[in-house]
Amino acid sequence: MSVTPKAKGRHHHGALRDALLAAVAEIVLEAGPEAVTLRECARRAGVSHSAAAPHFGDKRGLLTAFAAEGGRRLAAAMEAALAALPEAAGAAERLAATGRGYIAFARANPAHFRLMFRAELIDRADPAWQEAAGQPFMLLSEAMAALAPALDARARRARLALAWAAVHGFCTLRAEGAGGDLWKPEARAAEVAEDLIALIVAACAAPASHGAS
Amino acid sequence: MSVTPKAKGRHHHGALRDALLAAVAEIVLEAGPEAVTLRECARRAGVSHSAAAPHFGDKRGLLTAFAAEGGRRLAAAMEAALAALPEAAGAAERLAATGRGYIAFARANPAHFRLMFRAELIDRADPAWQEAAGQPFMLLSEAMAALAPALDARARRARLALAWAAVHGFCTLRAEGAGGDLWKPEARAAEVAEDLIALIVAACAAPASHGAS
DNA sequence: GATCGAACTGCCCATTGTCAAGTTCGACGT
DNA sequence: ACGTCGAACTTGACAATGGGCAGTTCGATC
Repeated sequence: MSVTPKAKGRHHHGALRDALLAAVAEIVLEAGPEAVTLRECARRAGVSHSAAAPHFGDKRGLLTAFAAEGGRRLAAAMEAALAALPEAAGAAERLAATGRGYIAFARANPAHFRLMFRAELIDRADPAWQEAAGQPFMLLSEAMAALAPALDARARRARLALAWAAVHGFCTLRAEGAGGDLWKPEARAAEVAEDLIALIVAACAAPASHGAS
Repeated sequence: MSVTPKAKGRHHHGALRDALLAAVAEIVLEAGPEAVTLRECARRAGVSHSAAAPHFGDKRGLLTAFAAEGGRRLAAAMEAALAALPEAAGAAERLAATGRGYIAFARANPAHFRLMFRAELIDRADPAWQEAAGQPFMLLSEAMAALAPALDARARRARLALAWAAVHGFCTLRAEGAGGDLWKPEARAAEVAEDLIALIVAACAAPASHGAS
């Protein structure tokens, strides 16, 4: 499935890297990120237990690569949502699009999403991960700057925090199964997501009002 | 350390339950929730490796009890923030207080906070956990209902989602070490938290504006 | 003094990560 | 076409760790 069209003999099956990453996703979905083991991944990929070493080094390397892939997909989802906008879309629409892309990514790649933010499992010194992990925030930051260019640093930080935290929190609660009946039927979840984004964008576009107690 | 001053003989040291829960908190802080093991907890509590069984049954029972304790503390923090308000506090102030309590809890009990939302580690069928986990949401829900009583069901869901997700996401990102420089110095984090809450309350108090694209 | 729960010791079994060889395959130079 | 080389993969083993289960011992309470 989705193996790059290369070899498929007993050895060198060519897509082991992708197969192992796919196995990680499976396991995360079934039993959570802490249940991922090198051996189980190898088992699901149909290879022997230490076949991952040439590709990822050790376990942390595998998880880090998986997280980096997640970062790339997240950025791609956000960019896709932006690209799907009409040319004339305003800054508010663009900020909303980043949020929709974020939510779409989390829904389409729950395993990546859940693993990406597990600090203990990832080697943050990995350059590939650092680059992948930095992109999404930059996209959000740019969209925000376009929407509210006149804000001072403090107000901008507050709005970045609101937009990011709200969307991220929504995805997290949903992925982790919390949230009770708030977004129980799937259709309702989409509705809530849309309204949530509208509220965020409206709040971010509003003029600064310090001390709005 | 921090054992309630009771017995200290070889057996029945009287506060084993609390000592084990404290050990869980320590381990979570040092190495993350997945590093918690029954044996290590027992080690830190100064008891033998299977001393936890009479109190918690198995590992899942220990983690579930820990999560339930977290739920209780979270509700207590929110209630404390509400109680600290002046009598004349309005609905907006009360909603803000629940958010402050939530954030204060996450900051004061990072270990509990990180473990509470790890679905795979917890036995959701446990009645004690169910009760403890339900309280915080009820407090938020009440505060929201008082602030915006005239909203229809959909608009109320959106605002609940915004308030909860934003505060929760903020705490999550902070606890997990994400967020780059947004809330790097501690003083700045408090500033961002305060502004964030102000934005949330303002957005929740605003009149419904469907389709605010 | 008997009883019951709490806690201890010892043990078994399963699992895992990692290393150290072998083995096979594809590629490359001649 | 053929030999060689290196990387991908395999098998096997090792040490560590962890969870859980007896059976036992201790201490308090009745």
